[in-house]
Amino acid sequence: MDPHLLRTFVAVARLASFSGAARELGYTQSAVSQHIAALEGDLCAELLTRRPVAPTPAGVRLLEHAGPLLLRLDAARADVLRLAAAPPGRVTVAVSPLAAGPRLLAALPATGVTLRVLAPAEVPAAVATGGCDLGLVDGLAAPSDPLRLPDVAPLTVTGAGEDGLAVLLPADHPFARRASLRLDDLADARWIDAPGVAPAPAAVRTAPALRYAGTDLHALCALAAAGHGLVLLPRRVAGAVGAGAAVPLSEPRLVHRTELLAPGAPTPAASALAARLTASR
Amino acid sequence: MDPHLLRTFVAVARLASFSGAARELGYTQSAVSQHIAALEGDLCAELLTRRPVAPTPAGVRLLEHAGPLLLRLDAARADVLRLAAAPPGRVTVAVSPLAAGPRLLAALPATGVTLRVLAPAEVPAAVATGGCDLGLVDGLAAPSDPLRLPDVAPLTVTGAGEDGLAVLLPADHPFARRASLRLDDLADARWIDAPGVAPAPAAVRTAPALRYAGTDLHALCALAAAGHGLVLLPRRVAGAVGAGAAVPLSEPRLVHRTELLAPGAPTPAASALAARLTASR
DNA sequence: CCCGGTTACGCTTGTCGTAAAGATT
DNA sequence: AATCTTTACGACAAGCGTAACCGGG
Repeated sequence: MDPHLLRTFVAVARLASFSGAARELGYTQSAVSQHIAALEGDLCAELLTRRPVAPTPAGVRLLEHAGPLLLRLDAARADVLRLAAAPPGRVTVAVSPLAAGPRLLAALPATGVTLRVLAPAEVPAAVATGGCDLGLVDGLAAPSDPLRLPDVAPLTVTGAGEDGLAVLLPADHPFARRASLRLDDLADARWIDAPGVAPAPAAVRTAPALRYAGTDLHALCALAAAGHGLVLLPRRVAGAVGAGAAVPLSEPRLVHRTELLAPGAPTPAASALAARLTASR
Repeated sequence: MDPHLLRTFVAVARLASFSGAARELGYTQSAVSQHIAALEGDLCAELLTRRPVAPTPAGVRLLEHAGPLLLRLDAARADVLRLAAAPPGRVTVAVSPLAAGPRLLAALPATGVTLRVLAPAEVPAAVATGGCDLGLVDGLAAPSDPLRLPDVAPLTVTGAGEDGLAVLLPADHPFARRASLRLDDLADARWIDAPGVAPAPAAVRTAPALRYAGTDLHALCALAAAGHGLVLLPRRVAGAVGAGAAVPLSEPRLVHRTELLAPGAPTPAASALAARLTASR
């Protein structure tokens, strides 16, 4: 189970082609074929059907493992390299769209910081693998509970803010004038699934009316205000949206929480910024 | 970052000896030396000091990554192999000491099951790496929240029971006759840290009076009753203990929860048993 | 001087690429 | 027939072991 073999395996599965994976990885088709054969021999199982190229059940299982595995591997290498690398003055911070609240943004120093907006699910990986020096993620959690993040690497997680939740409704929605809502009230409603922007409780993800793949908050709010579906937002954000109506969510007791992520061995510049950000909350 | 190199690295670090690791892994000292040299060259950093052999800061960082990484690797291999392996009728279940409640034990079939008692932290790994076909873990969580388990592999987690918490005190403890306790009341108390048996909230782990490394519940209760420190237990268990006094914990709102763990591809016998166990709750 | 880690060197093994063959649409 | 995977084979590099070397207690 050499990581190289795993890497070619996921490439082949993703591209559904041996030759495509070979091109992407800089191998010959022959080498890719040998990689897959080696894996299959090692695991005593067919991992891919050929023609068409698709993962078998065993291959699907392996794929589920391979992603996190390769991620952790990159994270480990990046983490150790970060210790040795000469620390540059610049810091790049991975932020999910809703994680950058006004207080946090105000605490940023005038220079030397680069912000990279990513989907929440990508932020931990970006920090772990060294693409970014710090991360700000947001998500749903029980009050004063830390966020449940995939543990791609031993990251330092620090709470950086909590807010209530509100549902963003079109202005003419029957519930638009309610003082508060329970999630049960909206059991039959259609939600917009926007994994790149807004958090969604498990119960909501069942049958999204619309899927928005971007990371633009305003676009999402416009969609919601136009009646394409409901969106769950932190109250402060929902209240500031011009269009539509924001109604606080009373049940279940969930909060919108944002966390600061730092790698195990942050650069001096990164830990200075982290201290500044946590002090400002 | 070949896993083989990582494996030798953790062995060398654990044994604090190149030659020792060589013996353990079936290599020559020379090969081990080359492994470490290769890793250090790859990561551009000294990982170990020689004479005495001890990890450098960079080595410590790598060690933190290496464990979970190698675990996941084993888990992946085991998970795929499980699909191919002929499913034997026997099922072995990893259980943490407090996870096996009477209802669950009653639901076990008469034959074909092996129970293996492990520390809670070891159960997910045992299931993931294929040592066991199912797992029952217990731990602390907010009410109706799933347990926070290390994600060594994509395991199926099913709730299998919740109970309140109680503190086990010596019978002559000043609080022994109270109807309920808050954790704050016990801020200055000394606790027994028993990671192999009883869960402990983060706040408690600060300065344990005693550390109990075994997995024997009765031994732990005897220690607590004898005044060596306090222990947190599920109420049903604490109430059934002969010695000492069990006082329910009212704050914070935590519960003792047990979860059933199944690998991504359980054997037929394992999933049959899992169905039986979940039906019985 | 001994114990233990490093370095040198030869051998085996594995891995990749070229090229031919086989299979599928 | 064209495209894509597999197989055969030769070249090269990597990895391990033996053995000599070196540095600290």
